[in-house]
Amino acid sequence: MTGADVEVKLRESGLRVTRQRVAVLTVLHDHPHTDTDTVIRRVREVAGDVSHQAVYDVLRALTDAGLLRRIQPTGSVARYEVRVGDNHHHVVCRSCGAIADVDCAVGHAPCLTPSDHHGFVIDEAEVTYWGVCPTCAAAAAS
Amino acid sequence: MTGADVEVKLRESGLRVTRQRVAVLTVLHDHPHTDTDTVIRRVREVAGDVSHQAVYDVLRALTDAGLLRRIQPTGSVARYEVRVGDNHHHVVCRSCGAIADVDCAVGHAPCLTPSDHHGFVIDEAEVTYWGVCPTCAAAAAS
DNA sequence: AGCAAGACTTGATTTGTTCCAGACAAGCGG
DNA sequence: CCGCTTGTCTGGAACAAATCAAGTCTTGCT
Repeated sequence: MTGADVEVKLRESGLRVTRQRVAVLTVLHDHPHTDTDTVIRRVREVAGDVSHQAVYDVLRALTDAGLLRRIQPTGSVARYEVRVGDNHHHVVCRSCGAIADVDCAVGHAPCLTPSDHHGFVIDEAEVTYWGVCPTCAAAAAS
Repeated sequence: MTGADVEVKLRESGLRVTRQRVAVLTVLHDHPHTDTDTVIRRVREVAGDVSHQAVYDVLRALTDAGLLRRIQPTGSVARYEVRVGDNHHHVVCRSCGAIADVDCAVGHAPCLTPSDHHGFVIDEAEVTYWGVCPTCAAAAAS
C-alpha cells in the first residue's frame, strides 16, 4: 500500500487527507494488531511530532469510517488493524499476547450462524482462537 | 444452585470457602455476563460490606481456578460468567452492549479449526456475534 | 484450641482513555 | 487563491478500571 493508495481510501470515505491520518494508516498497514501506545510511537517515527490526542482522534475517526477495525481480546488493551474485506479472524497467545491472522473458516461475513439468535439481527461473527504461540511453547518446554 | 453447591465447587478446586467467594459465585450464577462494578454492588447486597479489592481478588482467583470465565467484547469492560461445560458463545448488541448466550455452532471445544494455525497450539475458539438486540432494533425503527 | 497460610481491608497508585477550550494550521470547494 | 470548515496542538484535567502495598483477620488443618 503506497501513500497514494491511503489517500484514495481516505477521500473515498469523505475524510480529509492529513499527514497524521496517512501516517496512522501506513503504520497499521505495516504492523497489524498494534496497540495505541505503539501506534503513537511509530507515527512519530515516520511523521514527526504528533500529539497523542491527534492519534486517538484519528483512530476513532478511521474506525468510525470503517477503515480501521478495533480489536480487544480479553486482558489486552485496544489494538487496531486496517480493515480488509476478507473477514479473517485472530489467534491469540495466552502467554505473551501475540496475535496472528487466521483466514475465515467459511469465507464471508457472518461466517457462522448461531442456532438461536434470541431475536438479535446479527451482521458479524468474530472468532478468537486462544492458545500458545510457537515461541512461548518452546520456552515452556525447556 | 444452592449455597451448599457453591461450597462444594470451591472445595473441589482447592479454594477456601469464604463469605465473599460464595457471594460472588451466587451473584454470577443468578446474573450472567455481569461487569465487575455490578458484581461489587450485588455482592454487597447479599453479603454486606465487601471491599472492592476482595471482589477483584475473588474474580481473579475463581477465574484462575476455572470456576469463572472472563469475557470482554471490544469496547466493553470485563464481564464474568460461571464457567459451564457447554462451550457456548455470545451475541452482543452494538447499540446497548446487551449480551445473550448462544449455543456452540458445532458442539465441542475447540469447536472450530482454523485453516492455518501459524504454529499456535490452540485450545479454545471463542465466538462473538455482533448485531442489534430486539429492543434497540425496535427503538431505531420508530 | 492453636497456628500458619491464605484471604480480606484500607488506601494509594498506575494505566488507558476521554474531555475540555482556545489558538492555530491545513484541506478542499468555489 | 480565498475563505470556510475541519482537523490538530498544547496541556490540563478528569475518568474508570485495574493493580499494588502493608497490615489485619479468618479458614481449615493438626
